[in-house]
Amino acid sequence: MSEAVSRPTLEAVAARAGVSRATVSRVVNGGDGVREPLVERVRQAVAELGYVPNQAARSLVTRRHDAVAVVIAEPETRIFTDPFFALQLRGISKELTAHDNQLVLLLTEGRDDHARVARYLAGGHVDGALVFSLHLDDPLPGLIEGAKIPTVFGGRPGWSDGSKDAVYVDCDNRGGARDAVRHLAGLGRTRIAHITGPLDQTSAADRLDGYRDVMGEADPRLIVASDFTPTGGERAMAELLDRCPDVDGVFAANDLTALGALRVLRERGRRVPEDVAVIGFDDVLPVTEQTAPSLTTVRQDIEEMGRLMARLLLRTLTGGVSAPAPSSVVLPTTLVRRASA
Amino acid sequence: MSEAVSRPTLEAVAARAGVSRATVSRVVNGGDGVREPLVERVRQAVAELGYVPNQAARSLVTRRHDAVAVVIAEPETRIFTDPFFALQLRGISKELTAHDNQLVLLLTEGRDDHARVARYLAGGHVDGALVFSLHLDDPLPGLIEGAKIPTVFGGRPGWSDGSKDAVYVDCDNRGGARDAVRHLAGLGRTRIAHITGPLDQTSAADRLDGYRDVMGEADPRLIVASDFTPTGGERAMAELLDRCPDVDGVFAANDLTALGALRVLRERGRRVPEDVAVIGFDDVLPVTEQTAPSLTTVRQDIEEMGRLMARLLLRTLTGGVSAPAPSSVVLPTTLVRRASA
DNA sequence: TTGAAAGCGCTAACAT
DNA sequence: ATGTTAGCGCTTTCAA
Repeated sequence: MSEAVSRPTLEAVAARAGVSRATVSRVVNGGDGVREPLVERVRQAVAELGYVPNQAARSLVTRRHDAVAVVIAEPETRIFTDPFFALQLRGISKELTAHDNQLVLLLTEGRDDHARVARYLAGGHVDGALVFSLHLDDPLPGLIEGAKIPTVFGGRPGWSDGSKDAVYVDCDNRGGARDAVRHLAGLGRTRIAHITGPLDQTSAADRLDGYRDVMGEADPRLIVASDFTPTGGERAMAELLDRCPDVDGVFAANDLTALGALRVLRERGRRVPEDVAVIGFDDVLPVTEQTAPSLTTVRQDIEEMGRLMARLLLRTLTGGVSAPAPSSVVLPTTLVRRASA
Repeated sequence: MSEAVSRPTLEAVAARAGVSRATVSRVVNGGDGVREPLVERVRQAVAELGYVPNQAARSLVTRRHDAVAVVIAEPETRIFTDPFFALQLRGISKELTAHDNQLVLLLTEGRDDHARVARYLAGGHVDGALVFSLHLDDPLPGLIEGAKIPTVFGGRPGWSDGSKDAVYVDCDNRGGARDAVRHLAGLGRTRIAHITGPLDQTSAADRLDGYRDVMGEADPRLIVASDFTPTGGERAMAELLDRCPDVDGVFAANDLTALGALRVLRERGRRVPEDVAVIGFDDVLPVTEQTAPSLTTVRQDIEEMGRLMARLLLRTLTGGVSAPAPSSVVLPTTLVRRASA
């Protein structure tokens, strides 16, 4: 069963078409510089034999793999609840396949996996890497640095040193947060709270900064730390209501957090948005459109970010040394008004 | 930047350690049959040079890739809403990495992608394939058949012919459905409805069969077709209430469908479970534990199924022709009682 | 425009 | 136990 009958080689095709291996190779790789009748004959032979190039042999000489690794370093359950990753993956997948590149998925569940990932990246299996969800203390960037493989990060990496030259794609977390808080303020809310994401990720830290930009040195009790999950959002909202019963606006660090917050508000008998206006971040439709009330949120184009990451990486891959390293991209966000604020 | 300084070869390591390439190869691949002092010297040289084997060269001769393709053929948005896929991916990823295999993710968005996937599988990039979410009329099985690559399916494939020898992992959809409906009946419900999944998938069809096993030739208006999504569940539930206002039990084809159904029931002022008892399928925790009321459901161990698929595939890969092809596995389900039924 | 030939870096017989 | 050697299937100079 696993002993696939040995597939035809270039040699076989050449024999069949009555030409040399080199000619077949040329035809298979685009056919430039080969005269039409020969091209036809070779194509014919390829079809008849069902020839498919052996990628290993090709890579051995070209040193290209037409494959890109996607590293998702999210040990916790978030990958499995937050449509965020799936959406970004889709964007990446679309862009890669449009350029005939394959997507090798590397899920890491903890420290143990880091060495494996590093080895893999260094092993020359892939031409580049797309890396996600780094936390401040993450050892992965160092390991990737060591692998000397072109890399684009999803979200601004947090480590302070040498991040100058790291290429990343992110949305304007801080600006989006400011818009959200300003919107709440524009609604006449004065006790505006923020439920943060995990602050060891820049996206969460930046959103907190944006909140502070607008709120200044507001009552620190209005800031509650959380973790981007619905359950975390519930916990934080409950704590918030206990601490500051007069809260009238909540900017949640992401939609999932807002989802949890809404649940607790309902349980506690607060009307949304009448008593408390709530606003999220991301705009993952399955969530924002289906909460009750529907969720006002800061939209970022997640799938587009994925596509962009892939595009940036592919550009550096095809560009080679000559091409200038592309610079990072920060996409704008837009406020999407729905019912909750 | 992309011009990585050419990495050291076996040759270089051999020179440095003062041994032959063969010896280095032996050490790198486990070191059997090489005397300790030499092993040490080689290890040393490997470390000093930062040698990492070139996988392409290795594959070229071993004809192994230590990589497995995961094909997810779900054109619609379901992948991005249903934790199901993410969970199964996690199970697969864990098992694969435990055996030093890589996961190549192939997402297909439509017919156009099928040819690409087929070419990839036939191209000898991977040792085997794990394939999901086939629909009855899906051309993929045929293409995969053509690729002559060991394959394990996620969920019983639907095409009638030749599926004898297809290896798959599934849960006991029909039995689980029976349990669900019996449970509702045991609660004294007599007007028990079923909101189906997309009936061109065997999982959905089997659950409907299970429903019929218990209900016999019940009022056909109690069966409403849907599509495994929350929105679909809403639509179906609304239709159901219009058709059969006296419905007092609902078996939804999956948790997401149940989620939508619960929402509509609440909107229409029906109490759950007092007026209408609701039961789902899957038990994806982020959903079932967070609905109001929490969702009674039929549990299948999704992550375990993923792991099992990978294990089965790896077994046929390492077994070679000699080993008997493993047979399909159908896992039992268990009813998880929560508040909704 | 086509062909001949030299590797890419590795493993696996086969010798020693 | 270690070394020698012959490829794996392909691309790519180089010559014709």
